[in-house]
This record gives sequence, C-alpha cells and structure tokens, in this order.
Amino acid sequence: MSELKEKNLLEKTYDPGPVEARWSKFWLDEKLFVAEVKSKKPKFSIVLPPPNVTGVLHMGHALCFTLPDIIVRWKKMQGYNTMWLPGTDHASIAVHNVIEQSLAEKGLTREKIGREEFLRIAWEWKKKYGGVITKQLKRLGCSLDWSRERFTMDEGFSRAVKYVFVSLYREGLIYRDYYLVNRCPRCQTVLSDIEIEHQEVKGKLWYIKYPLPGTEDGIVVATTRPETMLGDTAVAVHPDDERYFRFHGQKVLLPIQNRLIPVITDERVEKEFGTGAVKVTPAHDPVDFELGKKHNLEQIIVIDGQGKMTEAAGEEFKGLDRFACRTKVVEKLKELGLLVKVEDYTHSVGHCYRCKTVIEPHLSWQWFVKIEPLAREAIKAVEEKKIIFIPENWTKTYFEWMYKIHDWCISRQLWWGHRIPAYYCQNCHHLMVEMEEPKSCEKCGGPVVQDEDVLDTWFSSALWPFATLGWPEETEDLKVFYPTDLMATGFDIIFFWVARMIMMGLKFMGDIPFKEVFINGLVRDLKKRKMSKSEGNIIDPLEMIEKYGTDALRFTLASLAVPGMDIALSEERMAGYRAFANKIWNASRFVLMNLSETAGEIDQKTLTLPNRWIRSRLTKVIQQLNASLKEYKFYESAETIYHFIWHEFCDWYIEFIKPELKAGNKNTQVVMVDTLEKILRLLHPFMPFITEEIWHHLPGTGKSLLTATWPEAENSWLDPEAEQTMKFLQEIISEIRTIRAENRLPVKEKVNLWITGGQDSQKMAEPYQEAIKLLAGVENIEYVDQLPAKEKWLKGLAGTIEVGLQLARSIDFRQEKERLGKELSKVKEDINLLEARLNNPEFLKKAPQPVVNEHQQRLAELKLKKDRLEKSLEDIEKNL
RNA sequence: GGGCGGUUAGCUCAGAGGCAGAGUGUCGGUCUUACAAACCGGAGGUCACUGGUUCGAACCCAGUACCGCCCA
Repeated sequence: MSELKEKNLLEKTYDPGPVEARWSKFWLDEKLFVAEVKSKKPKFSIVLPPPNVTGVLHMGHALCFTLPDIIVRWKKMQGYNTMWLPGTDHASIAVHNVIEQSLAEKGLTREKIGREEFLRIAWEWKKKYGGVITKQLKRLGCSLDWSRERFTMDEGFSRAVKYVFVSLYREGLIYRDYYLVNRCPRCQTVLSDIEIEHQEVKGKLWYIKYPLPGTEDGIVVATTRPETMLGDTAVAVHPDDERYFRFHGQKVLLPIQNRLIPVITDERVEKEFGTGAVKVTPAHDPVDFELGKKHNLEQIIVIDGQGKMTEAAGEEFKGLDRFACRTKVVEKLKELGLLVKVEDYTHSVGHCYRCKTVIEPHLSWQWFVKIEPLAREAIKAVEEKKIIFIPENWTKTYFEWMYKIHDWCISRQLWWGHRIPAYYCQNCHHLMVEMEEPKSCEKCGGPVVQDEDVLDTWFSSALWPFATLGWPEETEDLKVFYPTDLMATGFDIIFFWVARMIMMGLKFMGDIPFKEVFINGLVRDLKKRKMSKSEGNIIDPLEMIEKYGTDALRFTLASLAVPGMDIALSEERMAGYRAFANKIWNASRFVLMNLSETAGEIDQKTLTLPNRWIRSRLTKVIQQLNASLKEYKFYESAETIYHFIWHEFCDWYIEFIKPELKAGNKNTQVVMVDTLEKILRLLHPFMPFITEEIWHHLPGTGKSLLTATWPEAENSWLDPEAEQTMKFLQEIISEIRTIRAENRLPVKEKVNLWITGGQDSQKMAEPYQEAIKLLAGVENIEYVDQLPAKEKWLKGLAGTIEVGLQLARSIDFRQEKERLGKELSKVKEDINLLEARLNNPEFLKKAPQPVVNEHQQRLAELKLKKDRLEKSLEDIEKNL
C-alpha cells in the first residue's frame, strides 16, 4: 500500500526532459540493446547506412532512425533476438573540407603539411568531434547495439576493404585506365558519375567561325564553353548534312591557337543543335572524348585539375581560371571578328554534390570497378524477389539505374580514406596490387611506391552489412546475423549504398545483404521545400526534442511516414503529439489514483460492459497494429494507437467506468490497470520514454518495458455484442449532448430523459444508467415504448431509438426546428439515393447479395428515422 | 527527351469499387476532481479536368492540365 502511494506521485503535467535522460541511461547501462550471439530466439538484424562521421543530426536522420527503431523495438518485444548495428563512415571529402578549412585559417594547405601530418590531424579531429551524431542518436532513443559500433576506417574494416580491392583486381574486376572523369576543382578530386548533380543553368550559346584557309568561307560552330576551344582538335558535322558537304576532308583554322584541325563526319552529331557543326575537344567533353577515340584525335588538356588553364592553352591564358578565360576568349574572338552571334541558352550543368562547384571533365589515370558482372547478379537477386523494395515501385528505379550502369570510378585524389593497395616499381613501373606492401619490385627488385589515391568512401560503405560483422573472419556474428533483415534509408541512397551493398554482398558473402529495403520519404518543410541551411527552413530535431520531447518528435515522424511519400513537417504537429503524451500521462494518473490494491487476476466472467468493450477493442487494435507494422505503414499504426488511447480509452472507457470505480468494483480496477499496461506495451515502440516511465509506476511490472512481451491478440476477448451495446449507449449520450449544446443547456442543469424502445432498450441501458447520467447530465431515466404525448419535448434519435428530454423551463423551439429540419433533409437525401439504387433492376441482379441486403436494411432504418423526425417537427409546430 | 509520384475539408494528409475520413485550424459552449497541453458540440467537400468501363467510380482504364522529383 505504501509502495503504491509513493508510486502515485505523478506530476500533473508531463515533463519529458528528466524522464528521457533517466531511461536513456538505464537502457545503455543495463545493456538492453546488446544482442546475444548465443540465443534460442529467432534473430532480427539490421545495419543501417552509416551516417557521415562529420554529420550532425538532422530531420532526415531522425526519420531514418526512428522508423527502424519502431520496428526493432516491436520485434524485440515479440521475442526476437534483435541486433541493430551502429557506426559511421569516414566521409573522405567532408572530412577534407573540414580539415582543409581549418588549415586555411592558419594559412596552411595539406600539401604544405604533408600526408602524414594531415592524417594525424584528421584522426584527432575524428576522435574529438566524430561522435556528435552518435550521441544524438542516443537521445533519439534508438535501440542500437553500441557494443558492436563500427567505423569504416577502423582496423578490421580497413583490412576488409583492402581484401576486397585485391580480390576484385585479381579477378579483373578492378582496372586502371586513362579516362575522362568528373573532377571537382574545389574538392580537388575526381568523383563518380552519381556524385554529380545536374542543374539547369542559364548560360549562353556562342557561335564561332572557324575559317577555311585561303577563302572567306568557314564553319560556324556553336558552344556553351568557348574556353575549351583552345583544346579543340577537330570540327564535326553529320555526314548527311548538305550544308557541310563542301568541308568534308578539309581542314579549318582554329582561331587564336592558329592550328589547322580536320573536319570530321560522325552520325552522333545532332543536325538540329546550333549550326549543325560542333567543335571537338576530346580532353574536356565526354561526347568529344568518345569521338576523339573513334577518330583518333589528339587529346589536348587545356584546363588542369584546379580549373586553371594549362600551358597548352597558350601563354596568354595560362594560369587563368576557366571562367575568366571564357570571358577573355570571347573578347578575343570578337576582336578577330569571328564571334558570329551569342544566344541565351539554358542547359544542364554538372555540379559537385558536396560543394556545388561546376564539375570539370578531367582526363587522368584512375581506378575503376568493372561493374557489369556484379550488377548482373544484383539485378537477378531483385528480379527473383530475394530482396524486395518497400514501396515496391522503387524496384523500377533500381532496375533503371542498374541496366545502364557505368563502370565505377573509385579512386579519389584525397588522403583521408583507404589508400589504394597498388604499388608501382620506381624503376620499371611494374604494377603490383597486394594486401601487404611489397619490399621491392617482384620483377626487377627496384624500390616501390604506393598509389597516392584513396578509395571512394562508398567503396567501403558497400561492405558495411558484412564487414561490420567481422568479415573476412568467419565470426559468430556473421553466422548469426547475416543476411540482415531490413535496410531502411532514403531513396537518394538507393544507388550510393543499397545497390552497391547488394553487389558486394552477393560477390563476397554469396548471399544478399538484406531481405527488405524500406525506402522512406524525404523530410521537407510545410511548403514541401527541401530543408536546407541556405533556405533557412530547417527544423532542428534536437531543438524539437528540447521543446516537445523525443517521444513527441518520434510519434510525429511515425504519423507522417506514408511509404513512398515525402513528409511535410510542421512544428504544430509536434505540439499536438506532446499533448498526446500529456494525455497518456494524465490517464495514467487517473488509473493510479483509482487503484486500491495491487492488481489481481481479471475475472472474465463477471465483467461489466465497458470492460468487455475495451478488451474487445484492444484485441482489434493489437491485430491492426501487427498488420500495419508488418507492412511498414507507420502512419496507420500511429493513427490506430492514437485513436484508441485518446478517443476510446480516455474519452469513453475511463469516463464510463467512473461510477463503477466509485462503487468499488475491483474487477473493473484490474481491467483498467491491465488495459493501461497493455497500451503502454503497444505504444512503447513509438514513444519509448514516457511508456517506460509510466510502466514503472504500475504495480507488479518488471525490469524494463523494452524487454516485456508484445501483447497477444486473444480472440476470446472479441465481443461483438458488447461493442454493439456500447455503440447504442454512446449514441444516446452523444444525442443528448448535441441537444443540450444546441439548446444552450449548461451541464449543471440536470434533465430528465426518456428512452423509447421499451424493454430492449431498458435491458441494454439500465445497468449503465449511472454512466449515462454522468456523461449526459441526466437526473432521471424512464424507459417507454414511445414518448408520451406531453408538451415541450426536446427529441432526438440515437440510431433509430427515439429519446426525449423534458424541461421545466421554456424552450426556444425555433432552434429545435432548425436542427431537426436539417437532419430530416439529410435523411431524405440519403433515402432518395438508396431508393434510386434499389429501384434499379440491374443493381438487384448484379450487385452481391450482402450489399443489396445492407442497402435495404439501411433504407428501412432511414425511413424509420424520417417518420420520427417528421412527427417531432409536427409536434414542434404545435409548440410554436 | 525518358521515368516516377502528386492533385480529396482553410492547412498537412489518409482512404483504392458499395454511407467522404483523420490531425490541425476555425466557430459556439464548459475551469464537470486525470488532463485548459483538457472536455462537450458544430460548421466546413463539384475527391484537378474530360471521356470510358461498371448495376455502382474519389477509387479501375485512356487522355488533358498543373505541381514536384529522378535520370539523360
């Protein structure tokens, strides 16, 4: 008893801050998120795409981590041995940006301090700041197994990366080539195709004349990048283009450079673009690069890796930035009288996904993964539905990309990352790819030097689902937890991670990395704009946690997460779910205040109606939750539990049992507290903190709600009769409340109530008349076959049962007339609709019988209603 | 140019052949002993448009318009 009293001390409003801090610590201290290797339970494992080590938690993360956490907690409560592995990736470019910026502030560059010093600083930085997002994820309450935390550059992982590189190389699936790749002049590294963002840019189309020597004639070419003309090695026209027949086999003069270049013909030239003649710059344009190879053209590099003009561009331009050079070239052409015209032209330009700098095509030696053989298997796995996407239509996006996939450029001109395990002999230039650095050249014994470049961060991320479990060692973790069950991520990551994880998983584990891929939407603002710093429309999850609590944030995200749809987030919504948390809090206070002793067993035989009803409803809610969570319909499950708690448990159940509690009904107490306890379990995956807190205030509960079992939906609790009776009582109460509100009857003014329907109604309502009196403000109830002919009735319909209130004081019947009149016209409308349908012989013939029956029944009910409403209106006329 | 998604209450969105829904906002009333972060009640809709299929279409099909995204 004393223990209970102490536990009753729940504050009047819920304060999430201290509660969250306490349970967060508790779960971690008690190691409740740590998975067991040896367990008889079925396993459920997830590894998520690791967030960037430089990352700070934003709403996208919050969503991407909350949703799986709901699933993981749900599975854990269902008795699975769950394992959710956290960690971060090393984010080469992002880390470079951070470190190089701080170096720049000191007037330093990475070249000045050297590779070794740079890496030392980077590691130091990682140690100091790299854990930010990790801590933030703990605040979100994610049930991540921190004992298994990994980093893509930790020792074991690095070995795995090296191993993969060496194996793929030996198999011929990794090669080195001199190729035109995308380079970001600011980040000073090349990038893979998918790291380029194409944006429409308003530019110009310059028309430049390349004269035919010895004549006034010449070819006019159109270009968006006049500065590249300095590296032109041909002009191309379509072979069928009559306008240019006379130039076939000729050479024209490249202005400024004064170099003769051939006119070539190629079917790839679009006759409709510009003049139909294009300049060809094999070293600076992907299409020209292909043309150049085909036609054996020279590749002249006029722009270097930093976006500056090279010596080959000419003395005049050397060292100039590419855009400054553009201006200068245009001016020069004007002077020469060779600039024919300039047009406005909007075209798509590639930008660096990290820093938004315009990408420069760059000819250089790079490492590539020959992707087609890997992609083939990855396509097959999805085709055979070994891996499924949710929602399913993302499968198409996946296939689209996989079918036209290009070889993957994996070398980066950076230092922070996995250095490519390729070694060159300084004497004979022999190439060796080895796990361990060779002491000397295997051919000539000369000294060796390692490749300067590192690997694309995502080359390592691709190994995440198995390398984190200890691969290439044959660990227990790997045996138990691979393949994982779920991958959850945003659609923008399908190519970067998902596809590559599938390829690598199949290649090195011989099995898929995960069975299901849940694609969540992007979090946007209310105007559906992407959240970004520059727009100033960021909603910071940590700020929201401070203001509304983690549970409210989590529930908001869940309630908005419709598969396949972006999320328009608003702060208002969060305030709403904070109120929800408070509601649960107070409902729990009520339960605890009305508990006289610790819970006993429920006596299922002597239950009163509200108890039978709430258990029946609870059973259905459990079923619905299981069904919607299974399909990752988070919004649906959130709505289900929200509605059940607020509008059934609180609004009706608690209100309804008040008289029973007052009368000291022990069985009701037991059902009440047990139902609350089950509600807490059901809500726990969504709102882990408040549920854990309240749960520990309830009598007889255990160590942690997280490890409590998920309630079973027991069919023996289903009770259609109770639901029907309850509906009848709810209708009576609602009708009276409506009549009262319309007639401005204050709650304090008690009224007398007549209920028609005779014995049937009496049987249903009489045992609960205390509740009806309480909830509808009624003094006395009489059961009659029909309302006696008295004056001054206020009448209403509960279903088809007529109810009447009689007042001592006078009533404004015009108000009543209006209300009933409106109801009558609605009923008449519905009757017309139904009759039209039922009078249609085709309908009777073709519609399924249950549907016809239902229509007929509904029509009968409506007609009854109509009669009663008309009668009531007649009576009112008399009163007016 | 190719592909994907969207258009339903003021706002944000569910619903996928058989009564048009939720949250929030709004209006009116209530501090009724769990909760004013609350309670009770009300108003609010040509389900983008045009045609088709069907006994019956917000829902299925075809097309149109507009909005958003991805890929070239």
